[in-house]
Amino acid sequence: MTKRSGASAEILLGLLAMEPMSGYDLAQSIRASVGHFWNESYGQIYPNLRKLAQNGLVKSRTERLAGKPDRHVHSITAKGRQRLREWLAVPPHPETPRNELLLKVFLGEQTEPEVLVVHIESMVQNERASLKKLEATAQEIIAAHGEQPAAPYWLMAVRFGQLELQAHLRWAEESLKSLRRIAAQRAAGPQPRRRKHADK
Amino acid sequence: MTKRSGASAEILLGLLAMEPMSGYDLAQSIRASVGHFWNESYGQIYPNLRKLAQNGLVKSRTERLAGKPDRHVHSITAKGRQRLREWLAVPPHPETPRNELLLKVFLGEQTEPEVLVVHIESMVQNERASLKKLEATAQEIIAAHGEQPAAPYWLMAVRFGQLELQAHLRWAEESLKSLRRIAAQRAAGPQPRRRKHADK
DNA sequence: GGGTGCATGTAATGGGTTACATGATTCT
DNA sequence: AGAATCATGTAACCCATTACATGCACCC
Repeated sequence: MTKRSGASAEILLGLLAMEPMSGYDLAQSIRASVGHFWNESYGQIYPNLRKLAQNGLVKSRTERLAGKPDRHVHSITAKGRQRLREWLAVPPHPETPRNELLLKVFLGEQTEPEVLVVHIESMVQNERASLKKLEATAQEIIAAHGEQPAAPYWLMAVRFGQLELQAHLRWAEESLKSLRRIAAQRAAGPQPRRRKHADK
Repeated sequence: MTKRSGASAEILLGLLAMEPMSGYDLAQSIRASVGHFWNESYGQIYPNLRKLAQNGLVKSRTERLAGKPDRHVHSITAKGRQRLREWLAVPPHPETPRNELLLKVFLGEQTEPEVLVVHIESMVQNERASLKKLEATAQEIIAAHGEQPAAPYWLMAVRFGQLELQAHLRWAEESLKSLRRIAAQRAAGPQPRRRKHADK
């Protein structure tokens, strides 16, 4: 009955509402602007673009450039804008995204704490890098598009990512501490009873 | 080449490593323990359970109860534990979960700020409730399973959820403030020029 | 008598990624 | 010479959810 999120068509509409673009441009644009919480593959973009055109929500124009392959530039129609506004008003139903790292942490007892330490450390690497990127994009939005009326919305989306990443990093710190404590206890504890003098 | 996350079989293995259960029990257990970052449907559980049995990673025993339908109780085998440990050691590749709410915020310029306010307010409702539930489970883990060696891992997973939800709530507060500011400006601003005396 | 919970499963459907296919141009 | 980028698209596959199907027992 419910059609799942399936907002693959709508994001195309949303970006085309800002400016006309080709399928390729859309892919780039998605990666650059909402890449931290959304991605689309070509396998989604091109078929959806066609469907949107069939329904009269976008219209396409072919740019023939010497040498380069044809560019199919899509622009949103009035009907498309209408549809987009309708979709924006639909309450987003809350999802529970799967988190493989957390699952492994939850099952941590089944392995050595060191395994989790490695996973979390590499997560920290990734997320620190993402955080830096987000801070850069925030600066860029302010500097280059600060006047645009959409800027506050873009900044809100970025800010979400920042706060979330900061929370993750705080968690990682805490967890690494716990895991190292567990690892230390393990190294000392498992012997049934300690002799007075350490051996081996 | 890559097989995606697809940890649907592994989570079953992980829970069966704690205690033998039926498919139905597994569904309950998943909702109760890792429900805040993972879910599985019966359509995943039963077929996967069968596959695991075929590969010798779990073994099943049928409990015939008077009146009630048969229970198929599955328990993990030595081979299954081995497989689980191997999977736990595989680095979880970072995913970018799609966030429909954020997408709508990002495209907020295409609609009225009030629309986003409604969405965010209902998100706040949801997340506040989840946060309360997480706090309760944390207490329960400490009280009822505090001695178990797995408890620290369970608490780490819960803690992740708490920090994330807190971050979301902080973001929501900030964003609602911005949106109300925008809404107020809109109400005042869009008229080309203000007369001295307000009319209408 | 009807709803809810226990209990098991299958089939249909759909959404999305990956891999494949093609081909020119520009940079190294 | 070869890699990367621009550019478009399709087909296969997989993972997952939803809906369907069945049936007993217990509670209100």
